[in-house]
Amino acid sequence: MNPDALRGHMDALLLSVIEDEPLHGYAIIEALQERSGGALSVPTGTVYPALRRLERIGHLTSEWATVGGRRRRTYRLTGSGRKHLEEERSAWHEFASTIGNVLRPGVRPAG
Amino acid sequence: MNPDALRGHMDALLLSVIEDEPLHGYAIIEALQERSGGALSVPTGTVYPALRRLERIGHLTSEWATVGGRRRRTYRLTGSGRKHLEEERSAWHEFASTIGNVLRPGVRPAG
DNA sequence: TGCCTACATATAGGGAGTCTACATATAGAC
DNA sequence: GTCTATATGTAGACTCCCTATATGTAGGCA
Repeated sequence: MNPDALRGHMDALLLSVIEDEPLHGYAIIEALQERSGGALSVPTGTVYPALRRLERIGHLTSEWATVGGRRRRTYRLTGSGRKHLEEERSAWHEFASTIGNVLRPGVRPAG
Repeated sequence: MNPDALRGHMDALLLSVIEDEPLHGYAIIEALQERSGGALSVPTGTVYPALRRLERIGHLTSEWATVGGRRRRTYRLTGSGRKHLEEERSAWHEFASTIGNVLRPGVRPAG
């Protein structure tokens, strides 16, 4: 997967995997990989800063926990994050449909 | 349309609109707008440098023409550009399907 | 004891490409 | 004479994803 392609869609991806259950960064990376059938390998250098950015702008909150001797920062959606996710989802559908249409080869209507 | 979302998909868009008929930059911008039903307003500062880049790496060739007193640089696909377009198209389908799956809310299989 | 892998978080710096803003120029309408 | 559409182009900013690196714990294995 070309890394550049992800640009601008990372928020939606991140928000989406923690929609139903709060997760910590490492688990988010694994969830992304699992849900994409292995297609998405998002590096830690992408995910951690992105989560902090999302928290900074109010879409997430986080809290520390220690599990099995390891420190975890668990993120969960705020109301604003939930709203943002819905917006991102509909933006995605519009985007995908738009690009898909332009990319589709063949005859153009009244072209 | 969030500008960042286009990142990494611009090549495919550009290549796609000139697949069947060579066009100059300005016409490419109009074609993009038309084919997207008005959703894509790609600025000249994006398109011209991108076309030059695509030419530099061998996916396009260009030639100058003067029509109605105005100079146009018309771009057409090379063999490599045609091949690249096909690769980009299949990359797009994979990408769209992957993101769509991760973004889809609801029950997960064996989650 | 030491090494390796998995788990877990984080930051600095790089880089690629899109965007804003601006510069330039012709043609035609009003 | 001014405005809009046509037409191309560059400089510099900006975003943000990536690579590389740093730190530390836990557990398996030799």
